[in-house]
Amino acid sequence: MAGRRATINDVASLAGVSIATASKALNGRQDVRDSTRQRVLAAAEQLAFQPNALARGLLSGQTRTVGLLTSDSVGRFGIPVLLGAEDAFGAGEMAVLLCDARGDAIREQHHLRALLSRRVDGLIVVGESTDPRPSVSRDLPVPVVYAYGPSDDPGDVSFVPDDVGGAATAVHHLLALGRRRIAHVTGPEDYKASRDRAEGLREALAAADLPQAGETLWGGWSQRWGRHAAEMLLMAQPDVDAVFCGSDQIAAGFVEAARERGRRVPDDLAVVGYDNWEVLSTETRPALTTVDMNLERLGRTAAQHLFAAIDGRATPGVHRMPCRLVIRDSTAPA
Amino acid sequence: MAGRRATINDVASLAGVSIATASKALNGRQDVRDSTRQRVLAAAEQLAFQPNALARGLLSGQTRTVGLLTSDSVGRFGIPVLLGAEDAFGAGEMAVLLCDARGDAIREQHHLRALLSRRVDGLIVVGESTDPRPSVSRDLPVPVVYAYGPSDDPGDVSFVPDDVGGAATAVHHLLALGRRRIAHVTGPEDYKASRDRAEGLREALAAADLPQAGETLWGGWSQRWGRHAAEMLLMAQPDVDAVFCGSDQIAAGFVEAARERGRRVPDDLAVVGYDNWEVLSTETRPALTTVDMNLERLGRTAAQHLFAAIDGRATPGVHRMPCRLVIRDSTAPA
DNA sequence: CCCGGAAACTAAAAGGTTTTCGGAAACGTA
DNA sequence: TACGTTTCCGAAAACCTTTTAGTTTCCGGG
Repeated sequence: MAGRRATINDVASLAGVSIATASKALNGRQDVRDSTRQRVLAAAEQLAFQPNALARGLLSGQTRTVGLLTSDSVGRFGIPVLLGAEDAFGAGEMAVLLCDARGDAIREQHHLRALLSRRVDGLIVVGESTDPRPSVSRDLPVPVVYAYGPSDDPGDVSFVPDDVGGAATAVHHLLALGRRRIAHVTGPEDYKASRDRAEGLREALAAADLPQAGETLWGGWSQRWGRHAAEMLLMAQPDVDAVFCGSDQIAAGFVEAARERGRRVPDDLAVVGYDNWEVLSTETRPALTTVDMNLERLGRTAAQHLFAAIDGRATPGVHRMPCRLVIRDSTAPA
Repeated sequence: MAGRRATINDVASLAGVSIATASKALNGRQDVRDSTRQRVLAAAEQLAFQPNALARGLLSGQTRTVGLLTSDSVGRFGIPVLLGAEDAFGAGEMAVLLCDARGDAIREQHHLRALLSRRVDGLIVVGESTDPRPSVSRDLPVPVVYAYGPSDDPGDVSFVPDDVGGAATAVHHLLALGRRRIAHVTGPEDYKASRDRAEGLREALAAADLPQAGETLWGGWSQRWGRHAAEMLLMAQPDVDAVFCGSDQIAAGFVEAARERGRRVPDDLAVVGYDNWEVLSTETRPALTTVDMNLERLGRTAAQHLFAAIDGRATPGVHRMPCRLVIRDSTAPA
């Protein structure tokens, strides 16, 4: 804590020049003699002068600040997106104003007003799931980009992981390993993520002209469900040679139960997870082959496109970002 | 996106009053006739007027914004603290400016300048571990509160979990269950968190006049280490009847390996974890009894104290926040 | 010595809001 | 009617910076 902060006025006085000259000297503009510039810089240094971003923003109409609105508590998926965005902004001297609506539409509206009142240059809305969410961009004076959870308005700019493609990649991997009887255990059917991944599996199998081993098993996202599903599946369909799980949690439960039942992973049974949640995927035995949604990159890309939109170069539509297969020890040739 | 934003000037014109009157009407001040106030409010509504927080802040010197500086990537422990802080601020109409220094001192300094330039009213610094970190508060014009990782300057305000007390609580629980041969498996010795928890264990055992079962096993924070430690410990000291683990990851690995070795948890062996990281603590078999550091509350408390400090009522020193034992199925009477 | 042009500098305005202070109108009292 | 009081409203200053549009200074050339 210290006294009143120095203004450019103080700097100018100390350097014995006008405010205008001080401003130019500090901002590296022309029209100021080199000796004068040195005097001003020294004065600024001595007074620990920090230009007031409020005054600057008031004048320029640009705050170099963006709002980051998370619809639900910053969760598992929001974090990497946030990190990526923060990363992209940090490089460009932008700052991030964080707001968490906790799934409450009223609170969201409230935060929205607060952000606009603070004159943010743009907005990133991070969804908690890949299900479309109500658009917030109607008549907003700033550009908005949606990340992870897309807007329900196709005129908005959204970035989502390509779950269909990610699942297909996983299944192609299993097929390439010579697996032919592939089952699917996944999360609740009312999640778009579940449905998309099941869809990707279906497409990949159809392309290979193979049937799916049994019906898709819909359940929860938990390890508990993974264990339970393993028991059911290994009982009902003892001849499956591969399982594609809708999440790493499910896969972790699955390999654990399979192991206890004496199935060797990956020899008897190849298992692929989803999310690449490292605390799980690298710590199971064996470590999980899994699909990484590249969320940090997604966040970074969203941020970069927000920049573009702020500059008037928007790119409307839902952009599907490719996922990446991370191969570990839970898959091997048949 | 829409056209130019309405200013209070536009509102005043539309309502047919001066800006002074408009301001008073909008801010619910006295000295304005009720009918006039209604006219102004209607005009503001019609123009979707949002007061410019920059202009307001420039005048008042208060931005109602705080900076949240995380020393390392917002991680496992930073998130709940952040959430708690965001929660406390949200209620008071404050906003949070998020900066992530990624463990880089240069970047931290850079973010610090940016935050001060934006005239934040205060600062929360979130550490990545409970080890003290360099103070950042020298000659800063705003108050600073440290959360999770304390400042190395005792004159600063810091909030940290009481790991010594948390560990002691865990051990008291084991003692109350009739366990007498208690071992300790924990993380790296160069973490203050490890040392504090070992210290809590030592104190609790000393108070009960009992020796510790074997030396403390220092290792990593991983499940892998938990499994490995279980193998070593159960071989070397087959008669231990309880294990206090320094983290849930270690405990998860430990119970898994113990289970495979035929030890029944909790009957033969009671196990307590630390952190209450729910993805692990509720999904192991059995679910883990563990110590919860109440990080969200810690963040909220830190934020509230920052408020107080902004109002000039600082509370210097390191404040240790109590931990809470969460009893699940991995502990039972001997 | 004067002029033209470039270089270096400054006064003033602009940006949006709040607050202070003074003025005007309305009203009650002598 | 004259005067004091209350109520309501508006002009202007203040917050801090950048930019525009001058103004002064300096120099070389005529």
